Amino acid sequence: MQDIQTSSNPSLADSSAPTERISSGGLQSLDLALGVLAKLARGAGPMSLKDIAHACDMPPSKVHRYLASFLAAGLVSQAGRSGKYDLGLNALQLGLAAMARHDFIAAATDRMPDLRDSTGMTVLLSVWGNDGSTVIRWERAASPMVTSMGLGTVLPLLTSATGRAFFAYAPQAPLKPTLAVEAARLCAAPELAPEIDPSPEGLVDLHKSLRAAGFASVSGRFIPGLVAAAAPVLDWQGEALAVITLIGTDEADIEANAKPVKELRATCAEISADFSVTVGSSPSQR
Amino acid sequence: MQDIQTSSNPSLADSSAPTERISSGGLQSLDLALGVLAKLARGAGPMSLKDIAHACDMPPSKVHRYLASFLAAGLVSQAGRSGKYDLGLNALQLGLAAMARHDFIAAATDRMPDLRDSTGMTVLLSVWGNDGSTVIRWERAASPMVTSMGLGTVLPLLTSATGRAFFAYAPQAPLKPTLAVEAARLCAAPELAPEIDPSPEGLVDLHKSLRAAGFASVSGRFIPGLVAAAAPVLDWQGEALAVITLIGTDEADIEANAKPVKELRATCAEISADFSVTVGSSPSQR
DNA sequence: TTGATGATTTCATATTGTGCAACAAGTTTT
DNA sequence: AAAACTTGTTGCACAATATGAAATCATCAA
Repeated sequence: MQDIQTSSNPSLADSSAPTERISSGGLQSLDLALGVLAKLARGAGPMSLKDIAHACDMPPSKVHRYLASFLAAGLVSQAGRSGKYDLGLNALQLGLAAMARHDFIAAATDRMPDLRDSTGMTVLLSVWGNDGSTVIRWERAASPMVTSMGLGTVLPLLTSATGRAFFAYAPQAPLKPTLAVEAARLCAAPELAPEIDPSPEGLVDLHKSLRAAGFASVSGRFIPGLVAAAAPVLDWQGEALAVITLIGTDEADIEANAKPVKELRATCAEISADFSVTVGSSPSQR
Repeated sequence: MQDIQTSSNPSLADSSAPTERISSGGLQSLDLALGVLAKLARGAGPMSLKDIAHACDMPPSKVHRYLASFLAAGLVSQAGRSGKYDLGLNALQLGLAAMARHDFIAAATDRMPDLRDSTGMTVLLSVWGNDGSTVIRWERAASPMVTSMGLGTVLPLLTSATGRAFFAYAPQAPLKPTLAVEAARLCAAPELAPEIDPSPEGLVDLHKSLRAAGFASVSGRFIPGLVAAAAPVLDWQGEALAVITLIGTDEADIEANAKPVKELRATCAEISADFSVTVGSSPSQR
């Protein structure tokens, strides 16, 4: 997948001010408009025209015209009384269509219920998005366990099992911004994760040890008593397309030789193998 | 949500030729570009520049510029060797963000595992999209049951339980195109669904009986031996925002007074009640 | 009733989008 | 190996739209 997010182009995630813009090779007004959509998507909820315009540093009349086109396309909706704008159901449709296009998601989704049943643990599927490690699907275990994790949840890179799996196996370039931010924070406040050496040397060591283990695990990170183990789904180049994570309560379950970890890694290996076979050919319709 | 899909505007679903266009009030080039994205989203898989241009009835150079902007925004990706274009991961992100914005989806998603556990049946959540009744989430029951249903699956309006629930409770205007097509097909081949009278009078009767029942059911529709019951999640105006469907194998489970149907309707009533309370106010972050 | 605020539209002007042709890159045919 | 073909990409002259300030419209509060 061609990725120019690292440039100053207005990717859907990057809503920096529209100055010193590198040409996308496309249309300038389309680039600006998609930046508006990105800003709306990044927002916490419905936004007024005025707020969107302010956030995008554009005159309201300009933003209004962009939103009118997005409204017509169904990517955006507008609340009748308040006039506020939000994402529309066609944005959801687009997301579903995109999800359907990535075979590894279907392959992983198919196997997650069995993994949950055989391990008795909650299973997450995450991809690396613009904001970082993003949960796109989960299968909740039957055991009574409270979690506020929802679709779209972004997990930290260095302090979550999921993030660490990406750190170990994902292409490094897209990780750099997030890595820099998190490493700086851990340098400033080492008590947040005393087991991590956020220095460049320490991160190299962490990378090596994660690779050697073939999976990542953390204990008591988000909610005391919860443990997590994560393994990558690799593409034909050995890079992480996605990460599957098991969440449970028994620390013994995330030991390297524990049954759940073995099944997790086997499942990821199966998916990785399936996907490698199809690389280069048109994905079959599922 | 403002919905002008029925006009000739290039909604994300409608990729009709760009002639006799009603102004969206936005930008013409943005409208055209979003039409290209819609065409790509509707496609079965990766498409070449030439094919997209032909499908959109545009010169390749024009389409190429639009795609360049979408590439920069991450909504589209391009395969290195074949040069084919497909939906990118940021389209998926956008969909997840949209999903997070609709509280009824979160409310339904929260309750689906419990409904699956208490009924022992597979649970689907569907919204009405441009192509029709679209599955956006499901919780598969533990019983060994094969289904090819995936995210994005579109169910028929008149011959599926889910579709019938939408038919009974959704605003009628968006249903009309699909209804017309299906009614015509059933008129031409009544053996497809002998229990349905597709005449206008018959459809009025069907509507009334579904409303009276408060839920829809079908038996042996897609896979012989499978039964389904569906009920709507209503908004404050009593219109269907979504439909929840139970799928199982025991015909007794979809009788009006069966426990699963009662729990299905109770769950939908709970969600409908929750959502009604929040109508008009800004949705709280979940 | 008046004033304030935000959304939407008008209009003169600035700026970009367009389509054909040329070019680049890769594949197929001879 | 060379020529021909196909597809993707870019240059450029011209056509057409996008733009932003201001005006207008709609709603709400005092």
